[in-house]
Amino acid sequence: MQVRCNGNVVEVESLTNFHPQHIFECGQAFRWNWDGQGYVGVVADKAVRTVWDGTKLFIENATREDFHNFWCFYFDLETNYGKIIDTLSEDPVLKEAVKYGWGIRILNQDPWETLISFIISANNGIKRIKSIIERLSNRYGEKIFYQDHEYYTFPSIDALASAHEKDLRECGCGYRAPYIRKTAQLVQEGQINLAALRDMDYAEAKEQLLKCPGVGPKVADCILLFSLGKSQAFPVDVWIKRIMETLYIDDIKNFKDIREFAENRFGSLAGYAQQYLFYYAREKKIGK
DNA sequence: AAACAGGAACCAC
DNA sequence: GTGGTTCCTGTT
Repeated sequence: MQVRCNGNVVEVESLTNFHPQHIFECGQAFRWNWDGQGYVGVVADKAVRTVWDGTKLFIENATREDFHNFWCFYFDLETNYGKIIDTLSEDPVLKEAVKYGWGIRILNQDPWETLISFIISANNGIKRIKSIIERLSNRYGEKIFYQDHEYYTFPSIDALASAHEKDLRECGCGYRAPYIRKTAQLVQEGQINLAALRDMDYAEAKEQLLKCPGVGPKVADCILLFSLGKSQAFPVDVWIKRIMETLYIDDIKNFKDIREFAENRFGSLAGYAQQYLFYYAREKKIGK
């Protein structure tokens, strides 16, 4: 991997296992949108565009310092996906799934944004999750500009802690509105310390997250996987349940059985396995 | 226009 | 600790 910088565009060469569509459209992140040339996203306090030309990654509106301090970690570029794929491919089912989800990367997103985003994700589809987050950001975030276009940052902890339930409902949050407000208050009061979760082990961090209203086993696993580097997390949603039923286990009693199965079978690579399986299930429309 | 899709809370047992 | 029911809203 080689990095260059021209003006405000960072150019990353010799990247392998990197496919933007699979990274941005697999349900782990909700603020990236295709604009005809690349994916535009609001991350932290900036709007950026990423363009992939098949061999090189361009990150527009970023500096070399930004890359080393932030983007390299965000895109999980230090992780050797070739090795992960080789290991997972020893499992014949995954060997097939890996082909479809080629180029997936598990992002290291902001835990606060990820926490709220996945509370919203409960009982919702990707399209609706995105539009709710968009409305919340427009209402509670800060206005920023990039190339004469206005964007809004993800709302701060304080902004959502003091939001009124009625206003949150107007953004489309539905019955999750009080969960969002109460979770924001827990974080604000320090009853849950998001900054400390990365250094905890998986079980301990999960226990903390489960204290938040609106966070159950699946949502907690998503937060652990997509923002806290817990690669053993295996979020089980209906898609995963369907594909696991189809490919691995005949008689499943509940979601907990699937998590335990995955833990035993995939271990610390469970989260990566889940991503390949999720993508594969959606592409193949398994169970529909 | 009624049915459906999608996780967590909540309440029985 | 497990099983069934309810919560919202956009889509079909």
